[in-house]
Amino acid sequence: MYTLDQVRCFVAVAEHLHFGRAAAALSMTQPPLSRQVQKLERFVGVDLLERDNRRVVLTAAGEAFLDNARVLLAMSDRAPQDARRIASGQWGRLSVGFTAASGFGILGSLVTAIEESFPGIDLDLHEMVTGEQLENLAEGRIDLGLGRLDSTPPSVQSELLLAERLLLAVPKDHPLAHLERPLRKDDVTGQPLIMHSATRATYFYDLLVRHFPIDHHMVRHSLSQVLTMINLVADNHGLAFVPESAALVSVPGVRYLAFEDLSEEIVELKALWNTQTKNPALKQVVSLLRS
Amino acid sequence: MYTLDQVRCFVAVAEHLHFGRAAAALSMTQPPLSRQVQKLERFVGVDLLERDNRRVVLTAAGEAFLDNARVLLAMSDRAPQDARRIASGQWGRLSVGFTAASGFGILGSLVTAIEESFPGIDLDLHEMVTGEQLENLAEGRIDLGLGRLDSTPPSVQSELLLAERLLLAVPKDHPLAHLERPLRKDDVTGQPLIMHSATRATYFYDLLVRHFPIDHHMVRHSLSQVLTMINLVADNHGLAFVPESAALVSVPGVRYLAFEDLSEEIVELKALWNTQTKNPALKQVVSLLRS
DNA sequence: ATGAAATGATGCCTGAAAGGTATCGTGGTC
DNA sequence: GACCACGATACCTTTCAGGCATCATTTCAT
Repeated sequence: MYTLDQVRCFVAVAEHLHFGRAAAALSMTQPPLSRQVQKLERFVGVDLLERDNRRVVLTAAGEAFLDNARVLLAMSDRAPQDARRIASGQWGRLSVGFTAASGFGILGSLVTAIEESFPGIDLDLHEMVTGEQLENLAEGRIDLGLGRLDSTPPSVQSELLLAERLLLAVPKDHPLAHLERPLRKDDVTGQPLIMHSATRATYFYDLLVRHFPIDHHMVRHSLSQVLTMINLVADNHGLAFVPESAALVSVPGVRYLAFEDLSEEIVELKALWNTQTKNPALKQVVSLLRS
Repeated sequence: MYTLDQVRCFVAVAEHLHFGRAAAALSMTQPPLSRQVQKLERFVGVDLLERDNRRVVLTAAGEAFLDNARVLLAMSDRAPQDARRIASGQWGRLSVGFTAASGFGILGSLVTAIEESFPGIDLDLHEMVTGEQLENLAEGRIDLGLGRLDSTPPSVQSELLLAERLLLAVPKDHPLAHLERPLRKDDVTGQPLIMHSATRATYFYDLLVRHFPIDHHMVRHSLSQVLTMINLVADNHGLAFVPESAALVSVPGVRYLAFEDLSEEIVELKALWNTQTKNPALKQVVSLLRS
């Protein structure tokens, strides 16, 4: 078998058509260069160069070999570079799971930030609820999640990305949309609600029952997708609690109201990732998120 | 710098995910295999494999390197093979110069024969008169000529490909087309002729003046392309001498007549090549032509 | 819990091969 | 005809690849 060094020797000679100068270009002396080329030719079984004592020319086989040799050397340069870039996280693929709600606000700017900082990282975006994100993180199908949850399992690390207020989406003809005074928590008492699912949107469900006196009789629908909820509000099926960023979606017939007595930014969006993930791109992205 | 052997070692380990079995597959023992992989990793500057004492897995960088490594190895196999094939003449490019007249008959079957016998040889076909073929052979712009000439220069070797009769092309309304008896050489005496050029179609010109009593007053046109001559015959501008193979071209209004007293196959078509040409494909094609 | 097995890494030795210096052989040049 | 240019060869030294023996660590069975 032959070596890449032999190929480099041959290419140098083929380019200079002169052993002495090629040797100088390779920072070596002429005799070992001659031998390396001979050895390569012996392996190939064919003369690649025709040496006259006066001049060196490529044979037809040599021309063909030179073409392949150049590609070979280019690739032999590229392979370690690619590996280094991927190991450093400059290159790679990052699978991101995000909730539909996070898609309204932060997802776009996050994607932009990642693409600007790490143009070598390809993003795979998958919309899924937080519970699915945790499953997929555990099984390594996604590297990063953007979701809402209070406490993370031990295998998952998180970083608070965004905290926002909770708003109430009301149909524009609803009496609450025309109050003379600021809205208060207990105004929703007895109103028909389009609630978050207790199983599929646990975070919102828990958050709401913690802050509001919600009675099961008030719940008209139980959903997990914020956008669907807003559409139902527009069709006058009830009121819905939505994070502030969802208010960016203007749907005709829907108004978003803040609570006077709940101005804290209590709805959190976290970045989630598996502590054991080896994906080097994740490290880069996480350090970006932290800044 | 790293070697192809190191790459082979890495690929084997990456495929087996087991140093011992990979070593066996490479017909070597495990310790040097470990060291080769270590050396490769040291050059790349990045861990390609993650070795636990229990199992071996690829890192993200290792996966990327593996992809490139496979291409690298495939190319390292291919380069010498290509060179060998080209040196043996199985592969290559052959520039062929041919006269328009040879194109009527033998060129098609020749091209077919070459393509069947040597599917790796690409043919470049260039139409040119014999004189141009000799020039281009001398300067290496074509490797093979198909032309008509009596004596070859010393640097050119030739092989007789085809000998054929000389026919007379006549307009179908011409008296000679309706003779009760076979045509004889002296029937053309005094007829208007469309002659071959004395300078650009020397071979035909010399051949004709050797066999026929041709007077300059009879010459109406002086050309080098047989097809043009036949078209002029069709338009009743005179008679033309053409090789038998040109009769394969049926032009309305033209009939081809043989001479009773000139039945020898005196029009020759030769393959011509430069004795110094190094193109290995030529050797193969010449040996094909000889059989 | 403890010993056996599995597996990759290390230490050491030998032989092959790479690179260097000096020199040869052969054409072309003045 | 002496000289020069240039690739090939001879010989030496050093580097490195491969093999054997062994170590260290982890898992599994008893």
